Amino acid sequence: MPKISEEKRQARRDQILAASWRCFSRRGIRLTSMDDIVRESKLSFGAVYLYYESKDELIQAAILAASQVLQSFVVPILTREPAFPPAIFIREMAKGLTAFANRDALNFGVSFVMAWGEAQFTPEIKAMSSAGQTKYLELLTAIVRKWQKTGEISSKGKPGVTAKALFSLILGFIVQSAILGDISPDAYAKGFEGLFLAPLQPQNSTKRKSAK
Amino acid sequence: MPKISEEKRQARRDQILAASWRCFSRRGIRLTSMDDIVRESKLSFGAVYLYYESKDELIQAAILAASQVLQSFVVPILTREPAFPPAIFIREMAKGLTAFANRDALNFGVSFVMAWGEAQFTPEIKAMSSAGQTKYLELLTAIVRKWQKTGEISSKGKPGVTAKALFSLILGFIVQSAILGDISPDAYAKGFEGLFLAPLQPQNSTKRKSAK
Amino acid sequence: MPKISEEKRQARRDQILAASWRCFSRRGIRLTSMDDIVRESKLSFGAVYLYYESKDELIQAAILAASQVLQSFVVPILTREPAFPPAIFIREMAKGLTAFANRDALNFGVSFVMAWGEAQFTPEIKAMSSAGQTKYLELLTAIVRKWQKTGEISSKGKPGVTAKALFSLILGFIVQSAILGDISPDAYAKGFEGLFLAPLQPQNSTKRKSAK
Amino acid sequence: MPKISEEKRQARRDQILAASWRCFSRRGIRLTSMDDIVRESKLSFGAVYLYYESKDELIQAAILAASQVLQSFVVPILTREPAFPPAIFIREMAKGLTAFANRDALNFGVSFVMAWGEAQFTPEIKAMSSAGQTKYLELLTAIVRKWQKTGEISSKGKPGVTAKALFSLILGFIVQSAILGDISPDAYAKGFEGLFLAPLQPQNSTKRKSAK
DNA sequence: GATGAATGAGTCTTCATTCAT
DNA sequence: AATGAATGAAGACTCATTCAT
Repeated sequence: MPKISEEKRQARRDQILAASWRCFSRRGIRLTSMDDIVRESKLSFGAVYLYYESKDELIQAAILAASQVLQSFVVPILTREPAFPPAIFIREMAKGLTAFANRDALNFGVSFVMAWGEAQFTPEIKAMSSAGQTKYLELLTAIVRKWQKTGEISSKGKPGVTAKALFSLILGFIVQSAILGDISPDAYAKGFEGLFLAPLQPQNSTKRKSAK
Repeated sequence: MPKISEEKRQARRDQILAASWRCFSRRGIRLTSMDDIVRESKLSFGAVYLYYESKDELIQAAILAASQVLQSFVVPILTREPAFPPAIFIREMAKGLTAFANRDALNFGVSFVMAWGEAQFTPEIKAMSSAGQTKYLELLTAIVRKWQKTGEISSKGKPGVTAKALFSLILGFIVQSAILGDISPDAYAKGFEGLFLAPLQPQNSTKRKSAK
Repeated sequence: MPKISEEKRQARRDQILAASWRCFSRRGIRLTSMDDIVRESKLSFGAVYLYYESKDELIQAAILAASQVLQSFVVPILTREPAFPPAIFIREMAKGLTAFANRDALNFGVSFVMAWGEAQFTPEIKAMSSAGQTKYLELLTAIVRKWQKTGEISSKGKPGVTAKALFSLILGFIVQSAILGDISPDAYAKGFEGLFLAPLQPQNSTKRKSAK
Repeated sequence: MPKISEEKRQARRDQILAASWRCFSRRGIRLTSMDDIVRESKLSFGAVYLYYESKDELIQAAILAASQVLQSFVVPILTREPAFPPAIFIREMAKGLTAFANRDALNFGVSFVMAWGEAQFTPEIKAMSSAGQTKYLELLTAIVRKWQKTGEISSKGKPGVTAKALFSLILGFIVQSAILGDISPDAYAKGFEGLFLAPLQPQNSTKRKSAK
């Protein structure tokens, strides 16, 4: 019964997905041809189509796989008990994202931007992205609650709303890494503190300009 | 052959670019064909190629044009004197971005993500994006300096570094708008306020202050 | 305004259709590739697809065109006033079909069988074929009526029913031509008379065998 | 490796052929893939290729098998002693063909029309079809001779030539059934009777008789 | 300047056939 | 004998670009 074993089957799928990401990170999703993927995977056209029905399905699977790998990098940080203090959290997340982005010696930072781009015009990917973001937002909301409880941040804001600002700090790191590149997790955490550390003086007016 | 007047020439270019964006926002850049653009612009193939040598050049021009429109929405907010207070600034930027994204009844949130995507694999666009981000970071750095001076934020952080966190709040707003959509400038500004680190009161947490 | 003239447009369509039939008659419809048709028509892929959206559409158009040419060969015979006498009619139809089948030095006899084959699995072609057959059956019914009126055939049968037998003589000629080939219009008409000429003796029983 | 028994071998071949016809009648010969046949036969690729070297060989075998089944339906009618009277013969043949065509709930006509189509471009099938038709023509010629002897039809025609007209009635029934469908053996036989030429009574038509 | 018909390399996908197990 | 995963040539179709008019 030469029906291939489930592990082997999965290995093939992974092989194809890995090849796909190598191609995608080289030339982008839409500019990668199936021919590229076939060559890169060292398989044949037929074999690739045996595992994925179409290029679109393959793209979806590749994005899904990447988002799962991302989770493995990032969820432990998001669910740590006790929660990291704010600045440390930012730094750890930035580190986690950087580690994810550089795995396999590829430029995976690109993968976020590519996935968002695909999401715009592929409902399935949009749904996947939305679901992912919603989930991360929930985890962030939980963290905000904890910080409010411990008094690490002001307890004034609604957690769900504050979480969006926090989420932005993560998304913004991704974008800046992808486009500018020159950003280190440590410096980024410092930047966070610089912006959100409570000022020492009362800041009622804007008339303090003359001081310079 | 009477050479066409310069205004007319520019009008044609604008007409093509506007048509391009209408197409891009419908089906994405790579899935839009020159045929789509020609039809949408009510011109002919010949005409479009008279003004833009290739699809790639057209894409670049379209992204450049969009980034210039973006500037007109956003630079006034960034250069206002006196600078907006932090939360107001966030709100105004969010409003400005939303206004930009919805102009011409299009879905322009897409345009950011698409431009970033193109930037990954088109050096010219990458350069353009980098330059743009760098410029915005400079303006944000100036704002951070002012806030530090007025005491609206802590004066501890290096302005250039702090600006990156601030920039993230803007970029993150864009991404969340593009993917999730449900985010209002006002709520977002509130979220920003909720993230401020509590002033150092007696707490069971780490002694983060004295070390500096 | 280089928009191509309507005649030229039609000429191109005809050029493609003619090339298609040359290919079809060589290797059959399904075994003919678009590549074959493109080469045979001395056009390019793009040009062919400019005039016909898909291979299926082209096949339909080709069959429709062939059936229209067939009509031009056959309808005059079917509508002649006064109607041909039966045997002459059969001979003339056989001649007409033969002329149609051999036009352009091709083997067009095949086209009937190919069209019937396609009709089985392409609803549009099935509809076309059905409509065509129904129309011919109506013309044949009219002829049967005339023959009954003039007393050339027995007036016992219902015209619509008798027409089906008459139609079979035409269809059968087509099939035998296509498969066996050795059949001349004149001989075929004789065969018709041999079968349908009223016998001279009363044919009540089957006991007449001993006569030999 | 115990060589499989001859009966089992034949059973396998039949199983494959039956599956093939089920597929052919669903989507046509050329549009049926080996995959379809393998799945339908509940065997494997290897097994099918063990019994038939190629798709072409399988098609030929399938058509040959069908023509043998056809014979079993139709030869008894053609060789009956004493021969059926003409109209009865037509009716019985129509019935026999209908029974053949509907066996195993397959589509009428499909197999005839498909076989004729294949015959055009596959010499082996063409030879097979020709031989089959020739053989049927011979049987029909024998019948014509008997009818002439019994006076059931005019004895004027050459039997071999008259047989072609008779054959047409059978072929025409097949084509009309395949395309139009609405034709019953009984009605068809009536139609046949309706076509008999009236005995020569005083008429205004041409003096067809004396010339011979 | 402007047009849009034409080009053809390149894309995705299928499927008859093979062969290691 | 039997299996079915794998192969890759060949198929239908697209689309950026050109050029005769």
